[in-house]
Amino acid sequence: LPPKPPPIEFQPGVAGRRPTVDDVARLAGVSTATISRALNSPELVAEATIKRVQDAVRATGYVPNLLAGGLASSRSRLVAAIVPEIAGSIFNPMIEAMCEELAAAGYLVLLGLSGRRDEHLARVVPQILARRPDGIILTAEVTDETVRAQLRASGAAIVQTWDLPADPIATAIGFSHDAVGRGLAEFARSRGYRSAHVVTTGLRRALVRLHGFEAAFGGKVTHEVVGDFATLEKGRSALAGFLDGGGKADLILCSADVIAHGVLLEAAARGLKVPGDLAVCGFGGLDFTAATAPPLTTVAIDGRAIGRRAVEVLLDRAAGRPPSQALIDIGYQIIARESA
Amino acid sequence: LPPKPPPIEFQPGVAGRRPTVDDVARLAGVSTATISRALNSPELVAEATIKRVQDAVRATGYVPNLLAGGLASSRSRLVAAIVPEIAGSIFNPMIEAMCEELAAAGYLVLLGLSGRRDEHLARVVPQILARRPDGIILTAEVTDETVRAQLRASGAAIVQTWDLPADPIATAIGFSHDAVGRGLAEFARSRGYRSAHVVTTGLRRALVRLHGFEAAFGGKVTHEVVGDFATLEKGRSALAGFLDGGGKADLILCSADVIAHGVLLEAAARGLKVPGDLAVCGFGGLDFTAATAPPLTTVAIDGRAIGRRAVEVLLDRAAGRPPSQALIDIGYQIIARESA
DNA sequence: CTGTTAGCGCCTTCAT
DNA sequence: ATGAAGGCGCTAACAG
Repeated sequence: LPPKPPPIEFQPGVAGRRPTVDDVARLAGVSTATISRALNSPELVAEATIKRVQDAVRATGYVPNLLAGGLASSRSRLVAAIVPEIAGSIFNPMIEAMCEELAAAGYLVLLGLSGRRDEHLARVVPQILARRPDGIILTAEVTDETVRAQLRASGAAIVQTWDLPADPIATAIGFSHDAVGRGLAEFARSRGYRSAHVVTTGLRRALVRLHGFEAAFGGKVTHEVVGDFATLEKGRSALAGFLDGGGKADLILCSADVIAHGVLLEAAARGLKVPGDLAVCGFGGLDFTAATAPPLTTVAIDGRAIGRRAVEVLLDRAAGRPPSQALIDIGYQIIARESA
Repeated sequence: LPPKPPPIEFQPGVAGRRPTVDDVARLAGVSTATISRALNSPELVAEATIKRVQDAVRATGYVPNLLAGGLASSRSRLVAAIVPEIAGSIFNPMIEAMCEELAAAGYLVLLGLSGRRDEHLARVVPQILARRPDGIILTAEVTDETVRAQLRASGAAIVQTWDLPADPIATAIGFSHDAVGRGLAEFARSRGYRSAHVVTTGLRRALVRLHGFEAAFGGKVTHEVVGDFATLEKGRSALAGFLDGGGKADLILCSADVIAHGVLLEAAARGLKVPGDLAVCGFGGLDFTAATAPPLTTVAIDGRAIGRRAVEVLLDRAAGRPPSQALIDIGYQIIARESA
């Protein structure tokens, strides 16, 4: 009969060195392979053994080294999120949802900032790939052929988001910016607006929405590009400049909610009634739009849903299941409030 | 005489396998150690050799595996940022600055979300430590002794931010929330305000500011806690409730800029003049505060500076230099605008 | 300045 | 259900 193994006693890390599987294995009286299995595929290990291992893990204060684990298994349990920016970004709810879902699956998020114009993308991608992420979530459109090749060659599961590109690298989860523009045109016409002034950033997707709107609106459309960065201030000064320049329009259509809010504030400062004198519409569906004066009509995008779906796709690929579709349209929702 | 090495020709990755140092070494006609040195400490390698290595790297499409590199060198070149949330968070400029500074030094950011009340901290920290980050930037206050011990035992360089804790784990970069409260009290008195109503989230630091204000103000102070999450809507309804309940105050002091903005909107909706009938003050110094009607008085915190200083400290520690001080006070700035 | 060698800590066949 | 052993790709002495 094998002797009953002795009970496990507390035994802090030896001489400052961090405990390794060997330490845990010795203490639990099993081999290192069993430690690995108990931690990563418990279904292969006897219940009693698992318990011994857990005790030994606690006793040693063992924290697995996933650099080593990832090297050995070719699975880093890392997922990279590449976004243009993080300060005041519309993508943040997506990232937050990603982090939460991934954490539950034992994954961690690597954050890569590509810059508002994706000017750092070519620099960031190799840095990311060097960590061998199992998945990459992109919000950028990748035009550089070198970067596309690196991405494809990486073997990582890739998901593009916030758009439905014509030439996706892999699965894309997003919506058609052209459709949003057309939807807004339809909405504007149904409300009887005949002329519109569009205040937009110069970023590609915003311009695609503008073109969609122009194509479908029918009425008179003017527009102004206010740089790459949406702020309240830009909304205020855009409306001020427009009106002071003799501009006239039924509807001010903005490429971002904060711009629209600025327009609202400038209109109020000038004693203009919204929507009586001027209708205003934003984009993004940020929380604050419900609380402006008047409440802002906007286009809501469910960023958290994009994040959740993206993680689903990545986890599917990690589990060997093939992704369901190449293009997932999560749509958009025009939230009609008082301002338009 | 050694024969002149042959020129390097393009040679894509062998049979789908990702190229490794061995592939590059073979192609460049040097040993793997030289590849490693050329890439990580070029000052130790002859110029001509470096060029050969670079050519071979390009030819093979080699991307270093930093899981392996980190394992071998005990330097992951990863820095973890642990923040409560990322959506609409005041910490984002800090993270952005961190990412930028760190990217320049070859580091990447691991993102850990601890939850608004740090309820996920104990779960997130081990996940982070498993990746053996060289540094950790914390915004949470770490009360759990187990987590503190894990953090200390990790050997990672640790920086706490957005506060100057009484019992720092390591270097702290931030400001005194109590001092902000007192500074605001001083400011309010200097403007002649005799009574104040404070609208605040229930998060610890906001409450510390409230206490500092109460302690130094002298006049009458009432307050209302509006939950953990600052929104425009909460500002609006807080002022509405306060006034409808017969509340009277010279100054409405808000723990976040968006709350203050909501107060501004509600005041405008009720035809109250700001600051004539009611003064309003925010906290955070977000960009939009300059563009509200009227422009919002607020307390600006330089989050990007915190990020930059934090990275300095981490890189110092990585280079073996000892950090300069344990507590770095970056201060705060009251931006007096029209609203108060 | 460069090569040789021995791991870093873990996972994963292959046995048993 | 568990153990033994080789190797994942790279770096860091130590030589030369």
